[in-house]
Order: sequence, then structure tokens, then C-alpha cells
Amino acid sequence: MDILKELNPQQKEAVLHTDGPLLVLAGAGSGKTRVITYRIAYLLHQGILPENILGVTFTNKAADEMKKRVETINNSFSRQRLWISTFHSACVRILRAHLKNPNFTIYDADDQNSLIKECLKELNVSLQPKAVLTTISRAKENLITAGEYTPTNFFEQRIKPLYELYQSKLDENNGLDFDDILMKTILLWQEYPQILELYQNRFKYLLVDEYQDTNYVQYLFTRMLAQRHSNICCVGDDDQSIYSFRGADIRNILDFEKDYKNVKIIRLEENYRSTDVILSMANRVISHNIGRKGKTLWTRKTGGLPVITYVGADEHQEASFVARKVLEISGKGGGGTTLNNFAVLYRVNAQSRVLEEAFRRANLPYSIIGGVSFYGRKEIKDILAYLKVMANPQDAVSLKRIINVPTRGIGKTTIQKIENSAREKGISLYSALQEIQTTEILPPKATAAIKKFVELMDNFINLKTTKGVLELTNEVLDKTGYRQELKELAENDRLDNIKEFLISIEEFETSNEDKSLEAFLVNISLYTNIDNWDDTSHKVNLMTLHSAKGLEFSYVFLAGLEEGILPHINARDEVEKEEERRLCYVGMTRAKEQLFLSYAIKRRLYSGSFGQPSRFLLECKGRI
DNA sequence: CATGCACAGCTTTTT
DNA sequence: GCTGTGCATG
Repeated sequence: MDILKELNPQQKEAVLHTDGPLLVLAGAGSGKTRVITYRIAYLLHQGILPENILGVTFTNKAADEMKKRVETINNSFSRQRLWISTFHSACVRILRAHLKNPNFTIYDADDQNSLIKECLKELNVSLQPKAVLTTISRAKENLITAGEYTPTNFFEQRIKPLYELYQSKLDENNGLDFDDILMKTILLWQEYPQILELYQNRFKYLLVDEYQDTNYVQYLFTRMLAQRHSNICCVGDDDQSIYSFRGADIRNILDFEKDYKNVKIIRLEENYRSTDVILSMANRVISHNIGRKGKTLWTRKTGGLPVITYVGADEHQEASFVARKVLEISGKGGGGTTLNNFAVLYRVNAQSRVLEEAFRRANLPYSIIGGVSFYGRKEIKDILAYLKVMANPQDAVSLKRIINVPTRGIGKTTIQKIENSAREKGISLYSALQEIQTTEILPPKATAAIKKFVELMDNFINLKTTKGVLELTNEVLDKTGYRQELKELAENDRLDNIKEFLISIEEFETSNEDKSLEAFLVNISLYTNIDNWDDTSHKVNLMTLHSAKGLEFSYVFLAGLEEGILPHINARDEVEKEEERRLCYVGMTRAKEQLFLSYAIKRRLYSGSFGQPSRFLLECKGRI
């Protein structure tokens, strides 16, 4: 097979070792994606059926890219039958196939927030919604249901009833939060072993990307599937584990040898990305971490441009320096390097503002990756809420979001009354709205408004059977007066966003087999802002260190290398400090040609003051 | 029911 | 120091 010639000995070994558990410790830029894609292509070449392979990644972008790359190597298989997807979309697919009520709504962070606020109010508890949600999420990540949750301290005692109420509300709404998607899949398998068996038999070959970032449920997912055939290949880098705050457990990769018998471990240590100068600096920083699997990256690219350290008097100077350097390098020789080859990486989103100002002053186009996502915009969420109610009228969170948007005379007290009556009767909020015409607990004006709203929604729901998503959405925009209102208020940005949203629907309809409203909503819910990032437009990329993982750029700036920012002030113990160090390492290893490190002596951020150079700077240079 | 003001709260966030 | 949220007012 010709393709094997394009691999180095270790990569080749990883591709050829198809049977039995395999752990590939792939350093930054060592051709990890190449190994996974070639491995899949090789399996197919060996006559393994596409439906017998499952590849799991963390982002849709990674999954899409992988699928594309497999296709370029080997085009003679049915792409429909090959599953390369994120953990979440794989689980949604499984749940939709086996759950009694498969038209569930996926609740995002916003929806979760509204729901938990309701719970806090109802139970008259004053805790931060975020803290409660994090605790619940952590429980679900560890497969602990509301019923099983056993408090061990006062805080958890207060959480328990909240978790129970929150979960019962989710169930009533037929809604699943992101953690439910994973947890319920495992619970399904535990309850119905024959369903698990079905998938064990189907997926004879498993590939797991970014294994260092898996949490307990994700680990279980792979473990349970692999139990039968043990053909599992996990690829990861313990030095790039940066999501422990989301429940990622570095032990999954460190204990791989204990979990499986006859484990083969292959290290990919040749780096094809960075120059020797950059790499040795990154190596020096990460070597300060203990508890690593241990590996040393090397490169054939000897020498290279020097790493530049800049000390600014304040954050504005630092930002000007970055903009100046970008101008200088990109302008060199009248053409130089295009702007998409530059990235500015920072620890916290709040740092982006000063940088943006500097780029605007310098007339340099930039794009921010992350921050508020497109689908997180109010107008998009409003329209989506209409579509969600159509797909699942039980979804009271979405229903309450749009019941008075645009305003149609259904106020807070009215909603409260109907909610109460719904609870008394034990029916959904939407059913209560439908029944309202025959009761007289409401003033005639409110009753009329509700009647009109229900008529509108019922009409939409009827249209669902005959019209596609695009037509439905246009119908919503027109019949609700939403578009009209935005026009009257001259909200042009929002109108543009809606136009873009309509375009994304068209794209969905042309590129997907299942064009149903339900499929569209799943698609949207599981998409994130990094997924539709256009890395070819000529703009400087601004993003957090977290968002930068998996990406590479010719020129990389690490801004704000100060004690308190990186490592972050909240990273208190040594374990957390090590994760900050890995974050720094991830940032450094993004650079292909040149790396710039900067910090400011004085910085205004959250009214705090920083200014001490980061310990990581000292560690990599030995001096400042 | 929309508007305005005070006030909390602020790390990262693949889904 | 800034921004989004929640409550009170008109």
C-alpha cells in the first residue's frame, strides 16, 4: 500500500497495529491526525467494513476534517456507514434510535441557566446558578443521577433537591442537557445490555482522539464499546490536557495500561511543525511538570528565528507591540505573510479588547475566535426557540422564551397563572395554553392574546409536515412580525445575522441526508463557534489558549505572560499550576516559524494589578 | 409592559 | 473597571 510510504516508522507502526489495544502518545505537531486518518484508510483497505469503524473526536471540525482526509486517501467506501463524529453526536444518534421519546430538545448553557434559576426560585435557595450547574454537571459526568446523589457536606445537601427538581423539569420538558446526552447513553446500555451488544458488534474498531481530555462518562463510553473486541486505539498527549475543569481526567490516559490487557504504546516524538528554537523552549517549560508519561519532541528544522520577549509598560503598549510586529512581518517585501498566518493567544477573553483596539488603530483586519457564538445571539436564539417548540411542544424553556417575543400582550403574571394551572392539572405548559380558552381565570384581553398565540403556533406545527426548515423559518419571521420589528427598529446587525442564519439553513438542507427539523436542531445544538471558523480569510486570529489547541500558525504571540494571568490567579495548588503550564506549552507549540512572548508591567484588568513576569517565562529562558 | 438604574460578579468552556 | 442582569418605576 503506497500510503504507508508517507509515514515515519512510529506512525507506520501505529497504523499497522490494528488489533488489540493501542495507545499513541502523540506530541504536539507529530502527525496525530495523520495517524488516525491513515489508520482508518488502512482498515478499509484491509477489507474492514466502514460500519465496523467508529472514530470519536471532541469537535465537529476535527470530525469533518478527519472524514475529508480519509476520503482523499481512500474513496471507495460508503461514507454514510462510517461513523466519525463527536462523542455527543454519536450518543445523540444512539439515543434517537432507542429512546422512547426520541424528539428531545438539547438544552444549551443558556437554557440550563433559565431552568436552574426557576429551581432556585421555587425552592427558595440562594446559590449562584453557575455553581449549582457545575456541581450537577460534575455529578452527571461521573454517572451519578439525581436519585443516587448523596451529599457529603452542607453545600451538597443544598444541591440535592435542586438537582432533583432540575432533572424532573428536564424530563417534563423532554429536554436533555449536554451531560445527559452522554450519561443517558451509558444508562441505556446498562439497562439494556442487548443494545450495548448491538454496538459492540457493530464497532469492531474504535479510534479515540484527544484521549487526555476524556471525562469519566466518555471513558466509560469507549471502554464499554471496546470490551468485546478490544480493538481500541486511543491517541492523545498528556502534556496537552487542559480541560480538567470540564471533568477531563488525565488518569484515563495515564492508566490506559491498567485498563486494557496487552497494551501497545507508541510514542510520536518527531515534530513536523516548529523550529528547533521554538521546540526546545517549549520542551524546557513542560519539563517542569511532574506526573507525565514523559517524551521529548525533536525536529529536523534546526535553528530558526529567535523567540522574542517583549516587556510593555502597560497592556496598551503590549498590544501596540503585537500589532506593530504583525504589520512589520506581513508587510515585508510587499506581500510577505498573509494575516491568517498570525495568531495572538491569551489566557482570558477579557484581554482581547485592548488587542482589538490596537489592531483597529493599525488598520489590521482581525477575527476573534470564541467569545459569544453565532448561535448564542439573541435573535438567533429567539428564532431557534420557535423551531424548538415546533419540534417539541413540551419544551417549556423555549416556549417561555418566545411566548411574548415579539411582545403580544402576554405578561409575567399571565404566564405565572398558566404555569400554576398546568402544574395542578399535571399537563405541559403548551397544553395548558391550548386549554385556556375554556377557563376564566384570566382577563379577557390575556385570553384573547393567548388564543391568538396558540393559533399561530398550532399553524406552525401543522406546516412542519409539509414544509422544509428554511420555509418554516421564513414563515416564523413573517407571521410573528419578528422581521418587521427589526426592520422598524433598524436593527441592521441583527437582520444581517438572521440572513446569515437563513444561509446556514440552506447549507444544511443541501448537505444533509436527513433534512427534518429535528435533525437540523440537533445539528445546531452540537455546533460551536470553532466549527465554522474560516481559517483562510486574511485576518489575524485572536483567541484563548484553550481555543488554540489543535491549530498551528506561522507566527504566534503569547500575550499577558504575567503571574496572575498565566498561571491564572485562581490556579492555586500545584496540580492546577501544572495545567496552566500545559496551557503555556500548548500555546508555544502552535508556532511554526516564530514565537513572541510578552507581558506588561502594569495592567488594568478587573481593577486588579499584575505585573510580575510569569514563572513560565523564567522557566523557559532561565532569565528575563 | 417597557425603560432605567443599581449592583453583583468576573478563568478557561471541545459539547 | 466594565458588562450583563434584576428589580423598581412610570
